[in-house]
Amino acid sequence: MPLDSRMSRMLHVLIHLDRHIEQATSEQIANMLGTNAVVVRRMMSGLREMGIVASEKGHGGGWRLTRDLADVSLLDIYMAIGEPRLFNIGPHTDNPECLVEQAVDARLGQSLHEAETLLRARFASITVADLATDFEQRFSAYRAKYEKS
Amino acid sequence: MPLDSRMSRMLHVLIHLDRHIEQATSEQIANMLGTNAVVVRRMMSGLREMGIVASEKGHGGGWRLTRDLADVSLLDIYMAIGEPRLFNIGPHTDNPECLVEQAVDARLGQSLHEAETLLRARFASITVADLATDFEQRFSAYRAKYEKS
DNA sequence: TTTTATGTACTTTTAAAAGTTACGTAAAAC
DNA sequence: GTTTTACGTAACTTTTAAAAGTACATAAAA
Repeated sequence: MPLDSRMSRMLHVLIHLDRHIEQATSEQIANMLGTNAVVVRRMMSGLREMGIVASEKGHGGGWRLTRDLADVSLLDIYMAIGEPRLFNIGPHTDNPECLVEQAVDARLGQSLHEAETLLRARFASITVADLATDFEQRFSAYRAKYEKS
Repeated sequence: MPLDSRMSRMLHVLIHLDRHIEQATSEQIANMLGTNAVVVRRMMSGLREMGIVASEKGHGGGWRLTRDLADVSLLDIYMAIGEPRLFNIGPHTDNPECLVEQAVDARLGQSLHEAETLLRARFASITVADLATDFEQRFSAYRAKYEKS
């Protein structure tokens, strides 16, 4: 699948909190994303632990940003969702007894590691603020096109 | 998951056909792998289409190698299983209407492409013969250790 | 003390992979 | 030529791991 749907959703929420609503409840965010409030809380808790957002209970509660999006990288988001495996193939950590796999892993492990290092570096170099700007431009372009017709 | 279990199974079969039995029926291979003959036929058909193995029907039929394992690369095996996605993240080809994803993809696409190119090159550089040799060494080492105790 | 929110353990759904059954085709044995 | 042994493949079922959803506890403000 996708750009990992959790990652994509988190980006939506962060951009939205930054540009449009300042603070929102899990319920509101869930409606926006077309999902469930518990799903939102679950995915946001990773961001909270990293100090990117804060949540408050009770009346007037909800989620808000606690850090400038220029200081949040895609790598942060990736870590917030629990650093899921980047690759579909690769060493089977729980099957070390298979000698064929051991032989393959020995040859491939280094390459996979290099590829992962490359990707993490790229993640780190992209801030959510960059993406928000990019998004806004696309959105303007889209509206301009839509309104013209 | 794993090194993709299909890939791992195929390697087992190829090494086995090369070193131990020359020819085997789907049923025999299935027993060896602890699976079902239909599953074996399904996965071997990819190799057959690439000219790496041939199958014969009727009495005395079964599967045999038609190419030297020194001429079969891991990339061939990867292609034989249908080139499953290498990455868990990445452009969602069927969701191009999402502007946030478009923004992320625009920034990440090149990096993912580079990482994929790197991995395919490594796959291409590893032959199944290399792996078979490596496997044999591990197997000897394992037996030596096991028989000593 | 009632209402509105989050927090989280537990259950359900769901989508992908694996496995199975059933039946067709081909080739060798008898 | 008919019986047996295999592969070929479509259709179906099972497994299983991730995601979503439910229920209820906790916390804070009205």
